[in-house]
Amino acid sequence: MLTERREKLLRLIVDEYVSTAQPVGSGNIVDKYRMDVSAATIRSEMARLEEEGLITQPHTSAGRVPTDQGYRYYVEALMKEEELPEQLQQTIRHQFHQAARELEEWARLAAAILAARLRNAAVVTTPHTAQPKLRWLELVGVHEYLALLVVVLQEARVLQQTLSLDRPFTQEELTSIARRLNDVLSGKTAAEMRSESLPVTAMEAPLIDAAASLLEAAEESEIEPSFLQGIRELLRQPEFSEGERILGLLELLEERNLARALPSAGRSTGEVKIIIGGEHPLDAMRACSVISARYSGPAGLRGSLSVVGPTRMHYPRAVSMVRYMSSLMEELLGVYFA
Amino acid sequence: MLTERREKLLRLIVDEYVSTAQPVGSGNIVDKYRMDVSAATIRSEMARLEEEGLITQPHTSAGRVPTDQGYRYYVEALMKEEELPEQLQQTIRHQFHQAARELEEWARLAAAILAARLRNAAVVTTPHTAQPKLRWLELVGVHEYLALLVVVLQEARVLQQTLSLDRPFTQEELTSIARRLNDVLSGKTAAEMRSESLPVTAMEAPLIDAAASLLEAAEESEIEPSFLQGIRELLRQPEFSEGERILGLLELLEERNLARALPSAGRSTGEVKIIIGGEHPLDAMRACSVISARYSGPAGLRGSLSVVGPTRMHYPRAVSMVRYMSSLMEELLGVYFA
DNA sequence: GTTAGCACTCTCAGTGTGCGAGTGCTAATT
DNA sequence: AATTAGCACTCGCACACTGAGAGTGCTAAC
Repeated sequence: MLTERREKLLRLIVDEYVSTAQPVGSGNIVDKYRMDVSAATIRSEMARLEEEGLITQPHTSAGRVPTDQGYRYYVEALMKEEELPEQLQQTIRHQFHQAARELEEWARLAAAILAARLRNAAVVTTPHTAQPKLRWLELVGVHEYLALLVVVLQEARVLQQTLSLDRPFTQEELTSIARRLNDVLSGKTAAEMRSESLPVTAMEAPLIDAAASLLEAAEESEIEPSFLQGIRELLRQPEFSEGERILGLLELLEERNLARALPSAGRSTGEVKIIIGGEHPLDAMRACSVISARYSGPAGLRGSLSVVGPTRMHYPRAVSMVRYMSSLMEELLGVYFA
Repeated sequence: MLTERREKLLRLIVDEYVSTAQPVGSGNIVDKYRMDVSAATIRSEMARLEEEGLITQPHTSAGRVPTDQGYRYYVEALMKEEELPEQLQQTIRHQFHQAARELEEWARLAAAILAARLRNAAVVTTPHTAQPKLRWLELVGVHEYLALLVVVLQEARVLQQTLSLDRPFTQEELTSIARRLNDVLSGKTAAEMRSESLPVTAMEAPLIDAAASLLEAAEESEIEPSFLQGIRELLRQPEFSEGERILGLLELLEERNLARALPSAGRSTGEVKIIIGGEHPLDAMRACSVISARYSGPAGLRGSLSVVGPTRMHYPRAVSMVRYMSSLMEELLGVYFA
């Protein structure tokens, strides 16, 4: 437990470093924040904070920089979460109402807004359920020996798969097959499709298998489909300007590795999870912090929002932004299905 | 028109610079390529090439570097296009056969292969027609007042849109409405849907409008949907390692600006279009070259492949790779619809 | 037309240096 | 006991300098 003054000092150091990206010295603090003590006192207090492992010097004659532990203390105990200005809330709401009324579009927009407002990278997953259920399927012939299996999930998501036909079918035939399958499969999960011994013909078996596979693919993709925005913002940060250091990071974010890069967000809605620098299991993320939250909707629908930035991040703003966006997504989901 | 020796020299300079990223000097050439003339002769020849505007010196006492014009001459007159090794062709084919049999997946894979093999960024658009026609539509209720309009195009593409209902409908009602609309709209383009005075009820009019809008959106997106891969490779190139210079480029590639960044590829299949550095209308692309080609399939289906890299690019390899991939995509499209 | 020789230019890496920011310590003060 | 002024000290950084090396253009001889 720190004394009140040391806490205040730590807060000032974090705030100052976050906004300037320069190590902060004792004189700096006194000048800028009109402390009623001298620089020497600040120095001795800083020495104590350094003993505690909360701040450190990049080199002997430089100012102090928060350590991961320092940020952690700040986030846990010192940070005053900002309320998003009414004005900004309105602007964001407006952007959503102007966008197409599609779940995917909303996720994309949310990622874009987070990235632009926080000047960091952001990832938002589209809402999905852990156990997707089939709402409707359709077979559409697009060519003599080629048909599309179109599957609509109860969560208003559409999946598709190409099927080869072993002989030409008329659309009427396909439609009637689809109708029969609908009667049997509607409302079922992949597991139910596979386990139940349904009365099927040789024709129908592979179709049911294909539909089940599609649903299973939708189950597995904890992270995908998701929208990543703002790599550019990340490159603009001074800590990544060299380019060298960001390569490993890009590898994580550009590829299919998002799931590893962004460990699952907090359990319940409203809870914002913060991972700071070295707390992250992956080395490539050691210079980064991740702020993430879940959002959920009717019928077990869930998604997540994450912001990825340098550890030197404006935490209050990021946390309140992520919190607001997650509540907004929940609200929108509620309205969508109302 | 250059003398034979000067052409050979230009080719050596381009080849050498492309592989080393270092300005190439006269001595360098003599040492490495066992010329039967001395360095002094090379120097005087270089002076002539510089007069012609084909090469230049970054600074007085450095070797020579090709100018955009130099690359252009190289590409037009000197480059021997490589045949892709049989081995590599097999490997790539194998990758496609292992992938899911979906047009989108193929485009994504093509972009990934181009990016990885050429160590540059690559963009591949999914195949699409200029005048998409409706193959099938379906209305699926996902909630009391919420339905999905699912539209399947003749090109095996699936579009969707969320619709609000003004009163609850049963799935049977929706299906029968969809069946009637199918009878009327199947095989039609957006323009035909709008122009023809069809016998419609008040219920059907907005649905037809929605379907037409979806098709129009599919028409407009000359570039989208497309897959961009390999930003990371681009960052690894020494000319972009600073990070500063790549910001403008990222802006073009990450955002919805792809259409501006990649002017339309050559008209006919097999033709590979090359844009070198300053030839590109956009300033941000001045340090880059773009190699692109179209591919086409049955029923007016078309797509394009592009590779974006620094002007210091291995043109023979890039061109032959792009050419091969475009022919492969054509072949796959042909098989897909067979 | 080619080449050897040569003076010249310019970059780059390495080195030295002064400056300034910031520190920790100590002794005096409150 | 906490605070503070004073001070010596450390260290990074920007700057200038320098020598080496790479590469050039020119000239005169072949």
